[in-house]
Amino acid sequence: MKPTIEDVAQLAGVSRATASRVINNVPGASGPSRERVHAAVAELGYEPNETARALATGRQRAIDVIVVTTDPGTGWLGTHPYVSRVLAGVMPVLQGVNAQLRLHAVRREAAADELDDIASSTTLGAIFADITPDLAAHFYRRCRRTVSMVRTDSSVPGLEADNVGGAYDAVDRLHQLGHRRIAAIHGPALNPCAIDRRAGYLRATQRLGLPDLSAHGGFRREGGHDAAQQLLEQHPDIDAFFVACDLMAAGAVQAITASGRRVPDDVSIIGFDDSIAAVCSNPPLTTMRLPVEEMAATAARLLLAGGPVRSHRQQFPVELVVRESTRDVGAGSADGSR
Amino acid sequence: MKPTIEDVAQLAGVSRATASRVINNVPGASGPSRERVHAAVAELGYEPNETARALATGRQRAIDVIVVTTDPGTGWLGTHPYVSRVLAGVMPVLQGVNAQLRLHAVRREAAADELDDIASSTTLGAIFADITPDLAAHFYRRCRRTVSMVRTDSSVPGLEADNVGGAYDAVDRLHQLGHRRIAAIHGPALNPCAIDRRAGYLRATQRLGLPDLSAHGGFRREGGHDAAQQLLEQHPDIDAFFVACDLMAAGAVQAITASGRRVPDDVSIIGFDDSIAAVCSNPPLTTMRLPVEEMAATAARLLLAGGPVRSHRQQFPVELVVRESTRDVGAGSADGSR
DNA sequence: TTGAAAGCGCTAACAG
DNA sequence: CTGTTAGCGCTTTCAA
Repeated sequence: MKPTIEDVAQLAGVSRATASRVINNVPGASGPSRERVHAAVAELGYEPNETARALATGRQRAIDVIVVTTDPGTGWLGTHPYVSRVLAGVMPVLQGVNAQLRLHAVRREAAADELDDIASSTTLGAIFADITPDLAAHFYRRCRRTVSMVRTDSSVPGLEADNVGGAYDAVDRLHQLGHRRIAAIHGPALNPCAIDRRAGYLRATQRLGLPDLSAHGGFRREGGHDAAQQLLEQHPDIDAFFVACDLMAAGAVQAITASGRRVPDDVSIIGFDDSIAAVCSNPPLTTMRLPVEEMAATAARLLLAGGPVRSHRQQFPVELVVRESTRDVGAGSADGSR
Repeated sequence: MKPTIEDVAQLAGVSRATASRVINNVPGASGPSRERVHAAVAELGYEPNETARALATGRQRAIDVIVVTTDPGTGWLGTHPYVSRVLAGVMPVLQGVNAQLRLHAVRREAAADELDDIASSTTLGAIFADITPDLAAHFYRRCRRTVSMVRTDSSVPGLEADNVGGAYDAVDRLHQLGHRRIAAIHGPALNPCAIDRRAGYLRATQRLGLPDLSAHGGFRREGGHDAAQQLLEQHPDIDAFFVACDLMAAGAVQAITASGRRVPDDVSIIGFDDSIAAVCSNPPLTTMRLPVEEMAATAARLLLAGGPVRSHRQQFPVELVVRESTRDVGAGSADGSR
């Protein structure tokens, strides 16, 4: 049916070996041969069989994107914009380089086994979209072509966003705008990103002499809603929120509005991520942009380059994106007021 | 390194063929042999090499999820919740059945070629998350293990949501709530889903004797925002919106709010999809639920079952989810008012 | 520079 | 029921 390399070789009047050499563009075949093979390839419309190639080389041209789902099922995947963004970041760099993207949603309970399976199916490498440090280290021990997009054990190559700095900046900005009762809604207690953003908030409040008004959400809209509601009841004088993810922030806005307060007139709010949720909220959220697509694209390029990722570490900046959920209440300059 | 089937066979004292039979659970090996092989597998921790298996059988245990990106780049992917939902639907049915999920974002410009590549890498089958009828038919001609999640040429097996009915019901509901100036924001003119939802709106307005107040968005938040703004300027007396997707609806809510109107007090709005965008909006959106996860899971199961999908067609209902963006302005019963 | 030949690990006829 | 024997399509030593 489909032409094989044998067909190409025959048509070109060379051996399979030579055909293979020119097709893979490796030295050891030359001038006339190359031309003839190329001609044959074109004439036959030959496409190498990737499976056979993978069997022979022991390596599949695919990148594994791994997300460990802590929730039961994979509900997380369908609702949180984060995963889409890493896919959107990886996808374009795979265009035209003949590589595929495999997605793995690994259940927390069976994570070790499932990760072993993935590690043993040698590919171009794996990108951890979300994972715990222990699992990342576990995987890395079996497969060195790995890049994590969240903070992990220092042994694992990683691209990290400046979560601490971003959170600090958010609070600092809120402070500059004149807010003094700045509450925070943090993410899951064990999530590395959540931990870092919380650390940033804490550092900022301490340095600025602000009270610590914290609650936990869980990186879900409902969590943000409930936490905001509760904080507002306990501390009715809150005048601003720092929320560790836009999804939660969207929920928080709803709770704030429902409490009879207006955003940003009565309370300002800064989210984190700059995901689609930020822009779907009403008003659109001022937020700290996590460059997920850029990070994912970088990770993919790293793996594509081949070779074990020599303990690569890179930090990505987290920057403020001003929209309409913040307002200057002090004497200073205007900022995204409506 | 890793044990092969040969190792298993040797340890079990049988031939490779027999080992293969019991491992693949096919008849033609029996009693004692089976036990010995199973024991050997367990002792060695043997895992079949999927690549070798794929080469031998000519079929990879993977499901291809294909989305044709009409936009330049793959920006769509990162912002629209739809793709996440189909992934979230497919993923769980692949758990424990030793199958992988490959994601393909095919650029419209090079679609035919890229689709040919995918079709020729024989897998368990392909799911069209989003595609145009012509491309679907093109692909189907080369690979019959295919299911589309959007309306296509009638030759291609498909799972379709009742977009027409859903849109009709949305308008009808708005009408029941007492609204008489019901505007619509439609999706891309060439998108099958958008076309159907538009048809449903048109049918409803005609049957109910309502004016046609339509604008087009593009299934993006910005599109919804701009269209709503424009409609409101042209027809200041609009009292309700039917918006063909939640993302656009979120944008519309922002525009409505910005125009000084309140949702739902001054204008009601019903979205479409029931995606994360509906619930991130403020107020949360009443919407027509598209059962994307269920559809995707069904598609995956169909492909997993093997064999060419014999012109399977199935329609999924689209149902109203009441939240807080609609309000009864007539004498009737209450509905999601705040 | 080239070709012959030996696999990669597994499945599937076919013959016993 | 079982083992032998060919491949699947490609890469890659190893000689020539």
